[in-house]
Amino acid sequence: MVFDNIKYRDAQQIKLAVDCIIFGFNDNRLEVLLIHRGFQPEMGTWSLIGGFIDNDEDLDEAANRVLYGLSGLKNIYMEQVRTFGKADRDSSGRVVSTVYSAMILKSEYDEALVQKYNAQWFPIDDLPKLVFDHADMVDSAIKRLRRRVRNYPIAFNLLPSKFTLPQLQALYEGILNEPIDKRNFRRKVMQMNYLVKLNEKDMSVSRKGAYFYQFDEALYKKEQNFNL
Amino acid sequence: MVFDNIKYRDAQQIKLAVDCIIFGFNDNRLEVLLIHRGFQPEMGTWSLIGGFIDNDEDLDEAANRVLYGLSGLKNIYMEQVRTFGKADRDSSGRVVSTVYSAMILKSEYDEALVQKYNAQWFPIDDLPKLVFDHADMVDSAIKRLRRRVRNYPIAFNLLPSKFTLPQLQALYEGILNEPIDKRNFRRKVMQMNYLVKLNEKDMSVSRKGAYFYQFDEALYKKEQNFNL
DNA sequence: ACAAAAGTGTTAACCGTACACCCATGA
DNA sequence: TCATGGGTGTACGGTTAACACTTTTGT
Repeated sequence: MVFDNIKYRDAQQIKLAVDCIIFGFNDNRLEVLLIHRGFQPEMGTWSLIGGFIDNDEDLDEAANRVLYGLSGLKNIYMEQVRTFGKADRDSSGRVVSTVYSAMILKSEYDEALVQKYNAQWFPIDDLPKLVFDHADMVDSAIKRLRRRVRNYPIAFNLLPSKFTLPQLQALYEGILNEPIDKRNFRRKVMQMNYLVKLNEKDMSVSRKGAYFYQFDEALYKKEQNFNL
Repeated sequence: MVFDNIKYRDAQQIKLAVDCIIFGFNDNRLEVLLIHRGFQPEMGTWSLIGGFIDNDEDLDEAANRVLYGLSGLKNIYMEQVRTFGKADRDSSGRVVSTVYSAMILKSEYDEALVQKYNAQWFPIDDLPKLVFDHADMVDSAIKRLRRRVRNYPIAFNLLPSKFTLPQLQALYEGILNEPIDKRNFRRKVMQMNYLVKLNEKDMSVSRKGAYFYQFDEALYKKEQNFNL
């Protein structure tokens, strides 16, 4: 940052915002949390969870504050996706917005909260019309997610801490939107020693039952050999 | 973007800026273009090429305008890296900055312009102390570059349109900071039909001479099978 | 003739991918 | 006993990685 053009410091009329993209997984599909705007502009449409930044807070903090304020979600680890800065992207004025995204366990986000905040989950391939450039933002976040999910053990955030391999596979198929070979998938998972098999089965889906697994963060840190 | 917290729209005192990271290649090393600050704050230190955004311009446009204004470089294709938004990142006030980066052919950036703008090239592993969080920005851009250079034919921007394979290999070694096996490297390059061999040799380096190659954008678009 | 850089092939290990049947259980 | 989803192994092809000598030419 250079202050040559210092005149802009006072003249600048640009507002800075954050938008949060929260992914969930349900019914074998990847979903996004949207809120129904009960306020202007664009009242009555769907949008991401967004708001302006405070003067004295980090951009990351702003994302968390806004997320909490508009959805009740807290302690969610979000990562920056990218910043959208077209001059005409927001019809109500000049707003530049940095997009953050996170994955959460849908079942831990209370249905009552969803209602309270006029929020709703939508499968990513069945989104309603979104305000401004929010559809581009979602696209961007999905692309990033698809890239990252192959190289980092982040998708576990979308599952309960105990999960079965069929669940995990369905999750990957849902995120990547492509079928995966069961045996190849399982072989790769077996090589990850930080995915520990429990002596406990999920009997709720099949008669045979599927073993639960757990992701061990500490073990992962030693290996860091994730790829799916 | 949501306007629930509309009070911030008027209260917000945050300035939005862009910082540009221009990579060049010289003497087998990757370099970054920095400018010497002849103005406050932090006068006399080195910094990236940065400035504030205008009210009515796209963020991308701002990056190009600022780059031109402070370096004379134009028509450079820059890509967004990420946005830096710590509340205390800029000691002179609240500034959030989006980083852009590009690669250029150093020899086409006139030495006279470099001088005129108080600019200077620095090898990435021998940077001077940088103002604010600009060192983090450079780190971030280098990491991104190293990732992208393996999957997209972008490094050619750092070479003349005609280049030899030894040059190309040295470039990759410089960017990735690791030695590469000559035979394996060349085999991969040979598979890329859009790298066309010319009937012309560079006799300026060795007695034997090395054949020139050229990157054919149109051919690449058909194949898109880049990986090095 | 020699120095200096350009150019060339082969092999082994590894990884990705395709593919089909048996197992355990509750109803 | 049967229907349902869980669990298992192997073979092939492609990719990566390691490795050393010959060619060309100006001096």
